[in-house]
Amino acid sequence: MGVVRKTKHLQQVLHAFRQSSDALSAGMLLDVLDNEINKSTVYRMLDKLEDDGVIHSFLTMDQIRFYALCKGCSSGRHIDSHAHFQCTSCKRVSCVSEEIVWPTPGSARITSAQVLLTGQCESCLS
Amino acid sequence: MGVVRKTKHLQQVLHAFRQSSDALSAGMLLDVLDNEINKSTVYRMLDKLEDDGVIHSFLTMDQIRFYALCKGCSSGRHIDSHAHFQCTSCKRVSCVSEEIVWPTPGSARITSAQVLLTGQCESCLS
DNA sequence: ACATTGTTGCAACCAAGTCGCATTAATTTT
DNA sequence: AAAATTAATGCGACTTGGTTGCAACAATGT
Repeated sequence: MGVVRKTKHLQQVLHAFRQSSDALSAGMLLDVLDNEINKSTVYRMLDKLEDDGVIHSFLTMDQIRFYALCKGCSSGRHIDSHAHFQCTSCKRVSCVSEEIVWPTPGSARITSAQVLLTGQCESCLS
Repeated sequence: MGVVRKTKHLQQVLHAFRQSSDALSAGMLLDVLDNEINKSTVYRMLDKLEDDGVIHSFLTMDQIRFYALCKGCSSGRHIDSHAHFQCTSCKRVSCVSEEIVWPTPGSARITSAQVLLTGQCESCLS
């Protein structure tokens, strides 16, 4: 814990996220990086980036964790008030821009919320 | 495929769901059944029950699939218009009764939707 | 240059979930 | 009621996304 170093690998990962309009899984990231970075390293970087509030993560129905750049999250608070959508055909995952209002169950203290929509995207439908 | 037989095991599983006010994972189910039923069998039954629209499933942040009795789903259409909530302390998962309205991204055809809230439940807060 | 400390790669590991196949148990047919 | 049919079960091996311990390495501070 402590200083975050500006390593080449970190830059590569951040670049991959900025390049992609979709959310990425660890596996996809390993693919686009052509396995130049070790699996454990990728997972560790993703963990740290999420802790730092740079990216947020969520799970798709086939229980794979996807990551996307955050817009309004901060360290320790990951309420992303938008939904995620995965196409069952092309498997691509994107963020849905519209805001969502969700309920607060009883007197629980909500620290994270996520919405996942599944279906077929426009281009896979046609 | 074909006739669904009324086996003792199926009854046990359904009973477990009716007993529990929370959603259950395959692992929890194996525990409450004290491993009287084989792991594969439990998974296969859960699959079938979900196909038949008896239960629905969703994933928690620690990527474990949970199952709960359906209220308004039918075979092939699993849009459960309610959220699920998991307590980070006691790990219990429950259904939130309030209805949710979510957006439709572009012209995609949504076939399933799920909302997951994470935080601390009332009893773990005190 | 040297010490310090964060980062990486490797390989072994873990756990949820799946699969093939032989066996067993419901149901149907005779 | 016994035989035939077919669904359900158990078992073990396997897959896979993700984790961990540890030694080697690289970035930063003095």
